[in-house]
Amino acid sequence: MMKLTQPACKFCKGSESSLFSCCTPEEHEKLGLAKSCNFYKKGQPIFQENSMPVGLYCVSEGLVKITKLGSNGKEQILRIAKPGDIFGYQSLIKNSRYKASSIAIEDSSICFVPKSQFNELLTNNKAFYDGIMRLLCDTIESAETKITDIAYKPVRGRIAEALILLDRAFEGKEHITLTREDLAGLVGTVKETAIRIISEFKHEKLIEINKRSIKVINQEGLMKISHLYD
Amino acid sequence: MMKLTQPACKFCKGSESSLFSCCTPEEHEKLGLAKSCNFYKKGQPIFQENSMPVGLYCVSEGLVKITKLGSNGKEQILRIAKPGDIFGYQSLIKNSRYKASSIAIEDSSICFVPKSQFNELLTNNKAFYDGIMRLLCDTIESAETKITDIAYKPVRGRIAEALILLDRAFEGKEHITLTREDLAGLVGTVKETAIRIISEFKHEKLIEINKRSIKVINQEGLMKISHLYD
DNA sequence: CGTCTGGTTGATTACAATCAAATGGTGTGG
DNA sequence: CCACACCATTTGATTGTAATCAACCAGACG
Repeated sequence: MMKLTQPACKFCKGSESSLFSCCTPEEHEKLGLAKSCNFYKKGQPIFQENSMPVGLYCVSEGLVKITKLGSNGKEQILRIAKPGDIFGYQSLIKNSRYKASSIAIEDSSICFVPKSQFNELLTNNKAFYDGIMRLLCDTIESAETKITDIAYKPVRGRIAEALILLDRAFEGKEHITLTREDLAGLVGTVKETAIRIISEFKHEKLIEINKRSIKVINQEGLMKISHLYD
Repeated sequence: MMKLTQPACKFCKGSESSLFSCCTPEEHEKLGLAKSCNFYKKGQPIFQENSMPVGLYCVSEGLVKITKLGSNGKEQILRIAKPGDIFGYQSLIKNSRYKASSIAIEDSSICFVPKSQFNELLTNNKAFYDGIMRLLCDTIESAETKITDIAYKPVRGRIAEALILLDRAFEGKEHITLTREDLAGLVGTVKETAIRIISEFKHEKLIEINKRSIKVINQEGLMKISHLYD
């Protein structure tokens, strides 16, 4: 981990998609002084299951996976944080140990906001607090959707769905560059099965693959597969 | 649905396990005027996926399942609300349509707190707001655990785990009285599989069954099965 | 007393995990 | 710059778990 001298937090300020967009100029200034922006190499952990949180993280550049170790040692990816997304807030709010780990899956720069700052915003800025509330509810919603999906949707449908979501999340990047293993971890299956299905999709002309990156070329088709049982 | 003249909300007041325990006497009085306590027969829905929330529910007596329809038409039980538990808060906070349904699985009396009251408490009572925050985080935590479980833990382990959790939740009741189908829906499997595994557990003397109700007699053993892959 | 719901058991099928082996790409150090 | 090692990917064969299909039973209730 390396501290950046020149934090490039384009999302922390202006961007309306950011949680911090509701901050006043003064709050931003305070934040700027309190926070630090750090660099993580691909594969490097940001925090680990079972340690105590000391602050909040926000992706400035790169990509981070939030994972939980399954009972058989395999890792389940709960979600992927992209630039502008914050993570590590649940345990911070609960003031309890992390129940998941976070690992950079690309070279990333990640901002760190100390707990005290976070709490200050939470108590003093109604809009910020509303945003966090909403974020928590959104997280619950997508987690519950994921439960239902994993329980009852076949792997093929789950992978189709994941590709659609990733495609949207990666907009502008035009390629999905997750490892097959990470893709498998995201939908709750194993590498080999994921690969087989991806290869099917390629033959069915739903996606294109060059090198390792995947490009969705028929969203409709994937959606049909994903919703097959609706 | 029948309005009760004599609401029996032992949990709404005193009980420290209740979210409402932090309310001042005045707030309780206001709440008492605003809320209503209704009776639902076993099998009766309280709210349905896709409708708009108008308030918050709190189980006074009975048992409620919160369910989501899977893509194949099977129902996934997200959680079970027991006396003192509130439910239906996420969509209320987000001000969006319900993403899940709730159905009484026993004859139940359920309190209803109108949205305006809920919001008033949320803004005026710091302890209440803290409680809701914590509740949201707890919900996320257990949802994420459930994701990992369903993804990687065999059905046998999941049923063992569910029985332990239910046994704890039902403390004082000493019997678990879910239908086999609900138990299956809770762990994400089908009735037949659930029945087979329950019957195995019976033969292994981990549980006892009379009529339909299940009694855990060897928690240790179930835990071992549940954590088999830790 | 028949119907209905919930429970049980058996046989079969199917999906996905595991095991095994080989290939292709990447990066490093000589 | 090449050789080697390592990692991600791919494909095939096999196994195992759990879903599905089917039939039957037991108790509840009008």
